Amino acid sequence: MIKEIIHAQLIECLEALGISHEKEFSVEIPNNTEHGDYSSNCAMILAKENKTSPKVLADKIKGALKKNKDFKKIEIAGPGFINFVLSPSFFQRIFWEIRQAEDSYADSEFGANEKVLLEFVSANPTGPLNIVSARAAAFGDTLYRVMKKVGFAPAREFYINDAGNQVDILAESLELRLRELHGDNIGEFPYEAYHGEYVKHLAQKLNSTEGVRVFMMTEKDRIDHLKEFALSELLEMQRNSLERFDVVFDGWVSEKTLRAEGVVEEVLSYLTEADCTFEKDDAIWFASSKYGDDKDRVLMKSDGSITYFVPDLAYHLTKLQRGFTTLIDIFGPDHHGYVPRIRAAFQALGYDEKMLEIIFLQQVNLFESGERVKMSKRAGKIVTMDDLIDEVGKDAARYFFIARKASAHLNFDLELALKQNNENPVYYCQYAHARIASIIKKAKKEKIWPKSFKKELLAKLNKAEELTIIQKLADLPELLRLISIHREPHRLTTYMEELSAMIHKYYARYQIVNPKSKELSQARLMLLETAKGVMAIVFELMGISAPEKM
RNA sequence: GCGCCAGUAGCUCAGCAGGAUAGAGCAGCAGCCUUCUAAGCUGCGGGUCAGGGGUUCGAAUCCCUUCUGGCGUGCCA
Repeated sequence: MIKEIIHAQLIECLEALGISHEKEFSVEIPNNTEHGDYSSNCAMILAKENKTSPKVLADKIKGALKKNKDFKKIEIAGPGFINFVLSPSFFQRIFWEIRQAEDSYADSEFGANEKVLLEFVSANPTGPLNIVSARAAAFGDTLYRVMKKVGFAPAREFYINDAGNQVDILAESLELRLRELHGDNIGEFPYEAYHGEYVKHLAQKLNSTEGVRVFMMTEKDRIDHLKEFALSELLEMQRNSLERFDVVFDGWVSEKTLRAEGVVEEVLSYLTEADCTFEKDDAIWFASSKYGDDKDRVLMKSDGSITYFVPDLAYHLTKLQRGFTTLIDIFGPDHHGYVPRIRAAFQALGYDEKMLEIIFLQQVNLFESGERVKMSKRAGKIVTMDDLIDEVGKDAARYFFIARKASAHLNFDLELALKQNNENPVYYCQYAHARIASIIKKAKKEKIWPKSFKKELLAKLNKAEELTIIQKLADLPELLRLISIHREPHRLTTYMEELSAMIHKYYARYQIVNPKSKELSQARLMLLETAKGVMAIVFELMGISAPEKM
């Protein structure tokens, strides 16, 4: 918000001086504090179009802005930067605005209520959620929360792949385990089947409620029954894990239901009408290579069954039909070969493929004692999302997953992560919040806490540390806008760590509650209370608790 | 082979929407609790931003190229 104010003042000044400003220039917070609180490159950017040198231009601007009381000092430095040191009163004014906004601080209409559909996790319902899904859950949900905060109309959806091959295999695996329970010799458990312990648990559960009745059904009925049982159990399990992670979906869309509604036939007919399908080797193909894919793709296999692609495409079309104008899919890294065919289909059917945006979360590599752990759902070797929550807790897990940008591979050393306690940055941030809470408690006990904070106290906030904190607080609205545009929730953690560091330093350096100087104490309490509120806002966006004590 | 992603401090990673002297946490070393929580603070050491070229006032950031690693390249999902 401060950047915009300075930017606007620069524009106003340029116009008053009759300086052309076609090219975009920026106002930034410099890395080096010696370069002021804010800095603009406008003189360097605009020098060429005004046929003058950056220094001359900067000098003019400086002269014109000199009278402005918001700027304590204006300097020209380096190749033509204009550096601003802001006056405390300016920071104080901004701070008061932040304070007045309370919980709604950083809310905006930036997203203009655009309907955005975020699809994530969408794991096969054939086992417990693993840590890759956990990463997707944390990422997607945090992005959702930020987008909502800045005025988009986002929704979260989970697509359930409850039809097709994998589910058949699941049902077969369950049947084998059930036979095993009854003492049948099933021989070696098939390689393709699901080896996880949870399948045994499912068998036990089914056995205890239904016993041999299952085997009295016809083969077809039995498989259907097992399928349904396993799916509903596993889906419930996944839903529970996500809930423990504070991730709630607005919609769960079932592939099976979509198929039953006839969308498969619909999509096939659309594609046929668009004249981009053909028959070959007894299969029906989509000529996706005409639209930029490497090769053509099968829609209907030679055995008459449908590939994964068709209902998934149908699902994407329903998103559009429901009025979403931006579709964000958050995928694992092993799906990037899949994207060109979806884009191709969008083109073939005449939809704007720009509406479809795919974010790839890179893989999570598990290490144990320095060695890579290869995870496989089939082989039953997985570290589940629940394991993770049990061991490190929801807060640390969520923090850990959003702390890295999507495109970065995530190396996760189990032993290190499980040991992580006070070494984890999440505690550093939460501790800063808890410390403020503790100070406030003390102030109330010492009867220093006022009924309401008077605006006159603002003038006492003039220490460098205090102004830096205000500056950081003022940064949040812009940060959230950037996060929402670039889909980069990881920047929340950087922000939190920086703000927390400022709080800890301030705490270490100054005594906040001091009965001997009540007004100064109150001014500082006012600052910290507001900072605490802003921290709570950010924690909420991250889905992490803001503890009052630790 | 082709495609996608990555390569920044001993480790895990920010910075990539060109800006000034490249940052944080952890690990290492040295200090700070008879004042509000030491899960904290202060200081020190640590870098050929994978290599090479280019673009310009300016490149970790943009372009080209080489190398290295991961993933993908099914009538699986």
